[in-house]
Amino acid sequence: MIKLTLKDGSIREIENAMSAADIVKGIGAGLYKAACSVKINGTVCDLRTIIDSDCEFEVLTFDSIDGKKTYWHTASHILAQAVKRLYPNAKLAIGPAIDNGFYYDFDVEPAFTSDDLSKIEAEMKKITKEAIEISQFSLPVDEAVKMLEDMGEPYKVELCKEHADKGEAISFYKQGDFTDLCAGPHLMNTAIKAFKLTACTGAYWRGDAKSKQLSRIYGTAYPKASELEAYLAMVEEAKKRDHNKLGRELEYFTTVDSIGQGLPILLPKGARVIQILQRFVEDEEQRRGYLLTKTPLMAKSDLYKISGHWDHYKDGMFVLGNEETDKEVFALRPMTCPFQYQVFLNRQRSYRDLPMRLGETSTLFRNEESGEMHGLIRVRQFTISEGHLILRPEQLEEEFKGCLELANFMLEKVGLKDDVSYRFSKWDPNNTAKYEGTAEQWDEAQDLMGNILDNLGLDYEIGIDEAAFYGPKLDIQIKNVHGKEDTLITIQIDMLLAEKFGMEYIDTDGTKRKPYIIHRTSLGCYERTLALIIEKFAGALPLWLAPEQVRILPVTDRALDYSYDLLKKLEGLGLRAEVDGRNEGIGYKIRQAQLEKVPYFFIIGDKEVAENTISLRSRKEGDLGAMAIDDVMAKIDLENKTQAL
RNA sequence: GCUGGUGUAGCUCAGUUGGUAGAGCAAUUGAUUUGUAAUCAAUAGGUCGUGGGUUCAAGUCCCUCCACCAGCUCCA
Repeated sequence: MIKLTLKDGSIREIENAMSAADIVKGIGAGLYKAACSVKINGTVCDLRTIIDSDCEFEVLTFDSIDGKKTYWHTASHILAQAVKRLYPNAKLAIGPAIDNGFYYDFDVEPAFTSDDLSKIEAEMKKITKEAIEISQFSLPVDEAVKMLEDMGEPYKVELCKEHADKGEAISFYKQGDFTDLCAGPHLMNTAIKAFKLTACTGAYWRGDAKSKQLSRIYGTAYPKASELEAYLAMVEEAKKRDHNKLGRELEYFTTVDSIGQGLPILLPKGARVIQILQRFVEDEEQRRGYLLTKTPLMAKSDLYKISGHWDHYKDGMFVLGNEETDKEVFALRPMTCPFQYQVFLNRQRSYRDLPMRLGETSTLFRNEESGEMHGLIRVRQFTISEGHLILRPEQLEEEFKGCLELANFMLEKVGLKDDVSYRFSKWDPNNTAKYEGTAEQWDEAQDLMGNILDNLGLDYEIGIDEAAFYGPKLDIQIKNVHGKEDTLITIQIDMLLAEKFGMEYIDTDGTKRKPYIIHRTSLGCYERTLALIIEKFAGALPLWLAPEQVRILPVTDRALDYSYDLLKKLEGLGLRAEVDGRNEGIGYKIRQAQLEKVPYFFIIGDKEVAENTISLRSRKEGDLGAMAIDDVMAKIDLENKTQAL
């Protein structure tokens, strides 16, 4: 008797070893139809898996993440099969399931264009209609390599050889005329119901820019056509929130060809929001014991040679002058660290000076590659809420927690807290050329950070080879409307630069000691944060952040004076307001204010003037009716102050 | 930087097989003084991203560069 513990805790018993597929069939025909794969003792497996001992047994349908991935993985094989049928010379690289579908990379000349996609889709359609049975088999490494060589798949041979060390048999999946090196799991056949190829782009083999660039096709698939349509509609809907579109339409920023890539112009509305955020950050940091600094935007190459930027970051810097011919060469700063350290170095420091928390609203310049720029999210000049904490070693943990607490406080305030994830970014011991310092120093810093994160019980992912060149990072990640992830906030531990700059303090016993340093930002860089706030709220920023908080709309000229009196009252409360005194119909003015996403409008006609009231309208709730002036002012003032506190 | 795509009025877009540019909204002017998402009319606005080439003739075909979009790499 074999005992299966199902997800609901119930036990199911089977006489003999049998396939997961047969077990699922036994549970129910409907469930079998919906099943994509199974989870056995926590591991996602194929429905083909033979169950021969007691285990925890969970059926994965498309409703689960792992079920979706199985479905999409099979869809990627169907894509590859269609491509091999239409373009026999195309070489296969890899084709995994991803968060929202799947892709497959091919080495093919010329690269696929969008025109090819419809042809490939048509071929895929045939394959799904055929509902070809999928089977799995394994071969010893040498036989597998031989077969892949005979198939003319050099990328697969390379992948296969890597598995040789593990001494395991190599797994393949076969569907009709198509066989692929693959660990699975897969569906039982190719009957994918609804799918669409969404894009074709370039992607480097093994993610290495020095390797050959392959042609990648992205797609997605669903068991029902209606689900696919809903997904595609959702993607279209998300694009409407795109800050790069909305931010330009709502006049937060613009770009100008003659100024250059990655150098956006912040228009009055965008500049205002950033000013609000900056003041908020600077005030909050002051409350938390930060000292404000203002350091130069450029320095001689000498400084960067000490810090290591010259060796590790020069390609990313704007260098002014020529090292060969000029006596002095300057560079715009890509980071604040070596500048702000000079504040500490200004005089001899005692343990009494620590922790020294330095904050700066810091403008940085990074010469990003031309294809990397994106709206306000990735630019060449940006202003960051920068800061460095110089610490006695025993202060590290508490101060690190303080930095994280501050970052989370900021995210909560601007409404992005629920959208972030945490990543512990470590160095790669196999890629030491990229980093400063010794393995011992890295292990020490990473152990310290790892312990702090674990003590906090923080739920984080680990990113190998994602560290800064001088130390490990806790990155707070966020996704934009396209699902692309960027770092919003980072907190880093650095023990290397302190040494390079000879930073020391006199300890209680009179000896010199090396401080620990935390690099951190409280709200990231303002351009990027603004972009994500715009996307989060689809341009309808919360009252305290709205560049224009109230618009006063006189119905006729007779209400103009009264309107300007109200404007003064609002300004007296520190609120940002405007009067739309144009000779236009009230409907037109309301429509415009609504489209510009102003939080509140006052509609002021003869009635309000006569009765000393305000007809209040909110962008969210519409007409709120006439109210006493003081009540309206108090309501808006309270909402503004509550949000900004 | 690489792969694919895009570039026509301030914005959103038309523009047939190459035959010297068009609409709506916005803008300006005039009229209208209007009650909760678009008042009416008139006017003006474009070396069709840039530079070159092919052609009797280029928005349309070819090349260069620039910018924008998605992805890769990179990154706050």
